[in-house]
Amino acid sequence: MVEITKILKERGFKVTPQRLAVFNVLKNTKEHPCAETIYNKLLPMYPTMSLATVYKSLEVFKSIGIIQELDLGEGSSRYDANTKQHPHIHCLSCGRVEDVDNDMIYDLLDNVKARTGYNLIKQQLYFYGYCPDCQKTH
Amino acid sequence: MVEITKILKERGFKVTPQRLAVFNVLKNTKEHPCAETIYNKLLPMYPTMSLATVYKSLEVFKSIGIIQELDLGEGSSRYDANTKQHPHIHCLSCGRVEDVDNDMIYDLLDNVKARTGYNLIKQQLYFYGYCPDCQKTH
DNA sequence: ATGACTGCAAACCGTTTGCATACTG
DNA sequence: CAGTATGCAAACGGTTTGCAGTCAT
Repeated sequence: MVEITKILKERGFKVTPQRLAVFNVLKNTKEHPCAETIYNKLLPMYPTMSLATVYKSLEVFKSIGIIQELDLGEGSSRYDANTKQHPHIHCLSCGRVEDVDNDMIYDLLDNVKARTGYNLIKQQLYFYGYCPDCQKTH
Repeated sequence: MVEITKILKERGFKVTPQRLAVFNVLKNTKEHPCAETIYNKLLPMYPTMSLATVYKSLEVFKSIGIIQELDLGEGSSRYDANTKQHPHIHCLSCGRVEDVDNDMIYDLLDNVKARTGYNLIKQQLYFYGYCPDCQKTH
């Protein structure tokens, strides 16, 4: 809360209740919500909040580098306050998105770099399947 | 050419010049084109082709499982006649998308399976950076 | 002949933009 | 007070859909 305020000020952005609210939703969830989900969460407490403001806030956070955008091919983006690049796994039944430990991909990154000659900037690693919960009910 | 005809017939789809044309573009390129790119390639030879037909054809091919859709977060999907799941690398400067060898990810898949308990169905592994060509010109 | 396919235009949906008003610093 | 941010509504862009006419079988 204090931190985000400081970062916004340093970068010349104004500190508004809307921005703090959007950031806090992301900071306090592990569900990787999309813009609309964030908006719906905020509506009860911020009845004048608009979806456009959510998008604009997310854009500011992305530009500052304090959130990252995930595109799992669902038609809408999800957002993550964890800016460290890490793989995600998406349940094809219940739709949840979970983090996957990062430490198993370092070899892979080295291999890709060596074989392609690209200097890697980032990666998006998405796995799809059925989570343990959904496997039970099938 | 013969093959696609056979597959379409077997599945009860009609074999039309438009479908064959769309599939051939995909079959004969390595550039992972989007729908609009396919459309533009076909327009000279198929002046009445419509973008909707390209999309509808791609949808048929996806449902049959003879192409796959890639979502690199560019706003539009790309398509690949290689249906084997394999990683891709995307140049942030010139925009090209290249294949990455598949054989280096088996360990990763085993690890993800073991650690998450998911039964993996598919994955989308995208790497982003600057290709050797673009690195030279910087 | 009949039922699926094409191609046009309109609808769709997530996201972005323009602009008048409100608020931060 | 100056200038940025909000929030509404309209625009945008890729994709999908409805439908009349056409074509594959």
